[in-house]
Amino acid sequence: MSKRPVAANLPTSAHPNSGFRDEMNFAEFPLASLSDRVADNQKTLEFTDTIEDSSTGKDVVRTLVITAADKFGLPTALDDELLLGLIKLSVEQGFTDPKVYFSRYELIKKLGWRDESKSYRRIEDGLNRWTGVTLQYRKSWWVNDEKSWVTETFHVLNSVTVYDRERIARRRMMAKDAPEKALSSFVWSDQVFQSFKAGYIKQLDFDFYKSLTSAISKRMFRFLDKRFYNTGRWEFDLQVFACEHIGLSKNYSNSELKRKLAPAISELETNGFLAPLSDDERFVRERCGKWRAVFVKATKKLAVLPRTDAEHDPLFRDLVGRGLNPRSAQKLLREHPPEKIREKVQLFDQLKERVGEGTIRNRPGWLYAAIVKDFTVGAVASAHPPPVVAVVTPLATVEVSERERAEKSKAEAFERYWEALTEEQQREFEDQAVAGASGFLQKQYHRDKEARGHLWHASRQSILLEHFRRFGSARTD
DNA sequence: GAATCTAACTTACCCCGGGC
DNA sequence: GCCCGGGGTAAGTTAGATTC
Repeated sequence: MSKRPVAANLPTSAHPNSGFRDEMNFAEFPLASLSDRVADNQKTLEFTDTIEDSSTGKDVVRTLVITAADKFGLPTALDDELLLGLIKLSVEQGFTDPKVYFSRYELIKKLGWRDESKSYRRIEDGLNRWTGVTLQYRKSWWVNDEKSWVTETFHVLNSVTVYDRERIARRRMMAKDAPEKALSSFVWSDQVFQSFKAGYIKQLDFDFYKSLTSAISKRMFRFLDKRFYNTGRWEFDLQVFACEHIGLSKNYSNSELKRKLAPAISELETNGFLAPLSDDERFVRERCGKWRAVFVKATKKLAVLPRTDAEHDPLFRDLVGRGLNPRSAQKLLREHPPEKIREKVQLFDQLKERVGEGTIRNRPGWLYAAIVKDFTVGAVASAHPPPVVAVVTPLATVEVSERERAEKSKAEAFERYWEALTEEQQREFEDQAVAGASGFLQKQYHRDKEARGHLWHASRQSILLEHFRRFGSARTD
């Protein structure tokens, strides 16, 4: 009898948290209740918003209705996370087949859940729920092949087979030459699998996702991470954002929504995903009972590193004392020998003494690069200091999607256009852009102009880019 | 009437363990 | 490696009271 572990039959990836993807329709509207539980008598969830169809200029009302099977009920936040694990299993199989084989143990490891009975039951319950749940997307399911919002009704999973220990052993005995027959399996519905195949998926930083503590932070991260593809600044009606896109209870008043969102926002700010804004900037009262929520993407999301004892290391203090981000310092300590770090710190201090602080514009960045790129004494002695790099060097290889490239290309085109203008032309362009912006953006632009904080820069960038998209290229011709 | 605050309720999470 | 069990704790929802 084969004693080969079940998980050994599964393909593995180099890093347990690499290869996580999010289906973008699933990121746009919640598929599950944020709560750990859903009332027994609640059988449906409904999420609605209104967007402008760029091709017609008309408003489109998008609705998602989630209907639960009586026996298994509505999905919860944990079922949503399970879905990410199922997508990862499919990614590893290269989306070759809607039927995916897996062991619950392997899935538990991928999801970072504890290896305990509840996790096994949770997976089985979740799979049953996704089989029983019906999703009705009314003008809210994006078909990437057709590039349009369509109406579709479907289940997430068509079928599920979960084997317990006893059945796994029995099936191993029966099918010695086909180990996959002892594995559990599930089958994606046609619509979901087609969406995967059409590439309507995005990379998900699962380490970052898992580092978030609350279901609200996680949901906000998935939704905003998708939305930040287009622009680094978004404003929403508070109730639409919190209730229709994040999934908070619609019974909450505005103040309760703000209170519930506050810890999640704070967590996303602390972890470097959202730019910090004051309460007045974050939540803007339009009129009585009507609030808007503003979110600005932080310039760099901090990589999630495991907690270490690095903080007690004198070298850690040396690096942080010279301006390095604590996380970057931790990473350097993990990845480079102490002698090398000590040497570069000395090099850094010598350079400072010899040529002064003004020579290097970004000193922490220089120190980071000196360690990573192994700058030598010669580099310091030469008249030309080594190249200056950003403080936060990219810590992981990031796959750049087609959409990201397009957005980057637009932004670069704008930068080129802007640089070619005289100061007077820039002022004229900016005045016209502000005049043509929405009332809300105009208000924020003028209100925050003096302070020139994060929000003002983000608002200004949005205004200029939008104006450039509409008229800028015509002006350049 | 809107905004704020408190507490009870339910269930997933966390931490510990064991069996095969 | 894989699957399973129990007890305490934490988090989201809800209802109701209070303040402005």
